[in-house]
Amino acid sequence: MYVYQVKHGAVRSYKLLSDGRRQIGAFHLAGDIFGLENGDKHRFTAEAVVETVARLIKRESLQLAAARDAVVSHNLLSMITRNLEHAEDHMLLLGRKTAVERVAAFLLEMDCRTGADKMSLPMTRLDIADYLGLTFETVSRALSSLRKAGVLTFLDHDQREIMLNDRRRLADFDPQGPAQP
Amino acid sequence: MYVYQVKHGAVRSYKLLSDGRRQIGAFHLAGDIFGLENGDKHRFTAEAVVETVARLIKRESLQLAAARDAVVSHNLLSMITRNLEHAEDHMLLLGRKTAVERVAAFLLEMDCRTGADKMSLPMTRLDIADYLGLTFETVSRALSSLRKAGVLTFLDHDQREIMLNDRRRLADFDPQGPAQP
DNA sequence: CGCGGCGTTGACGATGGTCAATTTTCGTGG
DNA sequence: CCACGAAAATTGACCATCGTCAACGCCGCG
Repeated sequence: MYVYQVKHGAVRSYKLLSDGRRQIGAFHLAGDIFGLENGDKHRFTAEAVVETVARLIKRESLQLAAARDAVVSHNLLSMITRNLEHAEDHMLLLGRKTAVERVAAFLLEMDCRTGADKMSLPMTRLDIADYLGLTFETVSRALSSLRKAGVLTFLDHDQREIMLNDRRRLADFDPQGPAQP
Repeated sequence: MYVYQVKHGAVRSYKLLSDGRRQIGAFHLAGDIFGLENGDKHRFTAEAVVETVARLIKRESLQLAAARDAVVSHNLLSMITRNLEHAEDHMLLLGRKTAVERVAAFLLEMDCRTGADKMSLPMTRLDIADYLGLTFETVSRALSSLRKAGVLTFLDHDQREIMLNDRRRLADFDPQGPAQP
């Protein structure tokens, strides 16, 4: 019914299997718009990960605007396309990357989206695990091994604040796709 | 530059990692339109899996038509949305399902898309594996175990022609997502 | 014929999952 | 403010699923 824009905080959207296994499709951070992806039926469940403020937009009014204004309609299309791109990249990660590669890719993604070297990850290890198709123990171990390798540091007393020491070396852990042939 | 519609045959579109690991994002069968997903740069490589005939559409002319005709533009949006839905479901499969569950889900998807009980899979075991995030050996073993369980039968020595004996029982191997809470 | 591609199957091993113990953090209420 | 309990995170030991490596069969094609 609505489309949302995160003002601040973080939101996860996910799917469940009947026995409770969860796959988080995306995290939505400050500025992100979500809820867009739906046709009519909602296909994802969205929950706040931390205290979050979001702006509400009536889907209906958006569709009206899109119907009349080609620019709005174009922006809508390009936002959905971005979602699709993200999903495509994430399929590659889920289908073909190892645990450390996934965690490295995740850190690079978050780093890229938040801007600063010092990141504060709003989500728990379990959330990260369900995003990456791993268990939280494996995520924890991967982070520890990256810390031991010296590419990142946990900042005082809060293992959610992470400092990237060497982005280049971190990127070496994540084999990005080459130019497609 | 172009958008394609498969007349008959089958196409795979995939991404690669630098060391050659491959993730197939989708198979395009007769009737399917693909190449749509792109912004400007192509993000997937597409190859025919078997002898294939496809229709070409100039992207430019499609965009022109979409800009002037709201119906075309709407159809375009809903096709991309379908792609996105598929990618979302596939993330759940890749992140959270076991080998047999993946293969069962794949068979159900193909069955659903081709219509008949008797399916002929145009792609090799390796293609299936790269679609499901597995190895071809694991795919082969999963198929064998489903055959031993009696839910399917190989119809030819080629093992590409498959007969589904019991769709219900096959579906039991694939834990679909419940109504999202 | 023999060779190469595809598929199946077995033996073995590694990556990541499971289970459990421990520590730190944090929220709540005395 | 401190104490307590719950939640989050780390770490270790063990194990299962799936990947790796290898052998083999079956066809099609030169």
